[in-house]
Amino acid sequence: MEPKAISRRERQKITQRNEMLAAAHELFSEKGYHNVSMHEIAAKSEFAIGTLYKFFSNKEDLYKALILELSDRFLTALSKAIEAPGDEIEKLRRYVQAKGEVFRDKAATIRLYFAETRGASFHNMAGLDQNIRNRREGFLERIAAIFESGIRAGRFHQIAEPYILAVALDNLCNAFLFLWLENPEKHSYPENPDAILNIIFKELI
Amino acid sequence: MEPKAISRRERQKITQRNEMLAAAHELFSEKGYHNVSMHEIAAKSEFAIGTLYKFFSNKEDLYKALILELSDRFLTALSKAIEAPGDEIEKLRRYVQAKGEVFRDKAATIRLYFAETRGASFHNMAGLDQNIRNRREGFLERIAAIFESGIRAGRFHQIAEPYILAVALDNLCNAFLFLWLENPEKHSYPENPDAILNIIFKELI
Amino acid sequence: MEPKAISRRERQKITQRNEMLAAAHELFSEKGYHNVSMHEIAAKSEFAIGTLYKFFSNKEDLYKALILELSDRFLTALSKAIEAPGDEIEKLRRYVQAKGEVFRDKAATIRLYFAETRGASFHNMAGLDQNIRNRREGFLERIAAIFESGIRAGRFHQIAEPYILAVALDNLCNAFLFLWLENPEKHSYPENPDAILNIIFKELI
Amino acid sequence: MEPKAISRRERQKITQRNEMLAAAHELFSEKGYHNVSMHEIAAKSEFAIGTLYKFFSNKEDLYKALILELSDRFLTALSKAIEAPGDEIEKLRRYVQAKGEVFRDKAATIRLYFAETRGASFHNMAGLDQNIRNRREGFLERIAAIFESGIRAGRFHQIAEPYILAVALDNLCNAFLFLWLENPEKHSYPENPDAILNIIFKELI
DNA sequence: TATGAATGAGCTTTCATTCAT
DNA sequence: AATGAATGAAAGCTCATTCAT
Repeated sequence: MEPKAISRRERQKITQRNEMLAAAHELFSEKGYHNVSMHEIAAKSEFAIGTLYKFFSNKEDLYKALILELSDRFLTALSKAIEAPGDEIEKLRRYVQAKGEVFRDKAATIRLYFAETRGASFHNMAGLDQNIRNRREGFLERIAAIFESGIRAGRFHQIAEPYILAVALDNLCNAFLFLWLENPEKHSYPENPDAILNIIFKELI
Repeated sequence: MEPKAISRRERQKITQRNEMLAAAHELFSEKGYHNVSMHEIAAKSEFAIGTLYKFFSNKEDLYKALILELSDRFLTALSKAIEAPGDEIEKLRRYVQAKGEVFRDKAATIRLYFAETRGASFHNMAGLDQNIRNRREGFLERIAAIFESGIRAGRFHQIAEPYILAVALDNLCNAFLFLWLENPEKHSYPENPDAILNIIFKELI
Repeated sequence: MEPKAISRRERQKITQRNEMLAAAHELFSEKGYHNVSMHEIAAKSEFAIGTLYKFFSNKEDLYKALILELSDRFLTALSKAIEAPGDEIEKLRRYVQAKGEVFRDKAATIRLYFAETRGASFHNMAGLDQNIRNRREGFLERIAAIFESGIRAGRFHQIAEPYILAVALDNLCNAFLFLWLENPEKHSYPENPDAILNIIFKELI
Repeated sequence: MEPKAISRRERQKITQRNEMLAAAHELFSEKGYHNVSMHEIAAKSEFAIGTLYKFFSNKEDLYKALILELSDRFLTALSKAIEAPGDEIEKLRRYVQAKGEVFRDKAATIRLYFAETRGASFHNMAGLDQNIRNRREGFLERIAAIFESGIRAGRFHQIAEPYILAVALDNLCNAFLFLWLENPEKHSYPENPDAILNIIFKELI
């Protein structure tokens, strides 16, 4: 009985925390860090302001927790895509596809997430910036490893350093995401991953 | 005599405005919109706070003016690069090169500028966003036109829509700028524009 | 059996109460009323916050209880000193000595206690002030009675009203305590009570 | 003309500052540091809260300024009393008298002032405590010098160290002030300074 | 009965903006 | 025309207290 009681409390805590993060997510996505007040988050999540501060020691802390959680969620999904078996091309193809799936229908989240990861955030929050950057770099190195393996296997020509190719591919995906974000009627993230891969893979000239 | 008197006044006004924008540029670049106060800008530009408000009706207005001016300056420089005579490849090569030159030694400005143009700014300033977006779109269409002309001339294979290619090239350049921004010791914007163009031009597989 | 059961409970209650008061004493002595939170007291005394409120209906109440207990303890010790047999001079001598002994090694407590009794506390707590004042007045009247008895017995000249003399002597003792408190290396509460008594007893001119 | 213009502004600034300090004085005297909010002070002094912060960088700063100003005012008045010509007894007599005059009708101020100077304040404000203590010590040394000069001149017997005598006399005065403060109907600060001096001067036994 | 999660009033402080001079 | 003193709404955060478990 006892462990269940504890577990119920812990489960409730996690639920509450998630409700707070969800409210924060919605508000930060819509208005950005500086245009959201702790009172708003409290109101939206239907907790008292003091309760918010029991879970997150300050506004910055709450924001960091949210961004890191988003980062975790996205990188985990993308990791799965490149970890599944297959040759290098299949892996890259799945990666491009996963990127589209992960963010589909999440316009607001893209804005929030990329503001921290690809934008030029001015939040200067101790740790967040470096942490996020390190995660991204680590992930890009895994993409680079796929290019490298493909080059070693003679499957790819070495038209650039593998890490550079990884950066290029990732940015290309982001570019398409932004294209869709800015004008959802006109542009969409390509259904067929090859549309993106071909820009790198196929010869232009 | 009279027109000269007016002209002197007007010239002085423009000088003053520029001093204000220069101070704002420096401060916003360093700390971001929300971490700079109007008083700081007034102090740095050595004007009274009231004078600041004579030139810009509020903080947002000042910020918008600054961003639009930066945008003007950069797009003008890039336009020159693609307007000079030469074939399509030469134009793109000059464009890639110009992008590097325009931002070289301007790390802080990149952060400020891309926060608005490529990042996911949350400033939600009426007009700014759309204005910047339209300018960028207009410019990208001119790059697209170069691709299209190259395709028509049989110089390029049509591996994708010209506008898509333009977006891809532009984002690739930005990706390299960010790479340098994040780690200036390790990465630099390529001296040779072909390093970037090849990613699109040369066949990978 | 029953009364014993009750008695055990009651004894436990008293022990718990004392533990709370001890924790409060330590914290209030160190940081003062306004810089100590009920949570701190709960944590230090290892009780839940709710349990604290079972014993003391609010922070003020807890503080009052503590101060009155300190007052009790000190006045009891001083009372013993003046109740022991002996002539008036012996009694005063023992009083001065007891005052030193009661507070020796209790710098923090002096600060806390005198903040309420001799300082100019601003806590404005209903009852506390008057209660403490009454106790002190009552005690001073007992000192005054010693002076009066000495005067009647012809042992003392009546250089002032007995109550005034009592106030003077008590304050002199306090002054020496503070001297020690402020600069323990330079000053100490006189080992020999006559050093204090002489200021009043011996003629200066 | 110019210096007058400046002087008017400066005069106004000083007036405003004084109004703020007066409001703060009244409120702090009545309720103590922690029971007065900056909004209250702003309201009472009829300034906007922001204006308050233009003059004092924070609440602590305002409080310190007030206490130091009171200290200045009181010590200046007392200094004058002991600086006027006369022998040692006359000086001490004037000092005792001045102490009564300085605080007459200022019950609330006594509370506030002595809370910081003679009480056991827990405010722990960087600098204030030590500053006040040093001032008091310096002043007591000047009183001590009077005693010493009297002893050297053979006018006083040396019944104790001069500094100890100074502390004793000062505390005696304070004791009478408090007596009056606590019970204005029953006690008053002695009209005749000798009533206080005699306690030290006249032999009791 | 003891617990501690939850509450929200109220605090200090900042800063965009106005307007009398 | 230029100034900068004055404003006050609104922010982040704390903590005494309550009450369902």
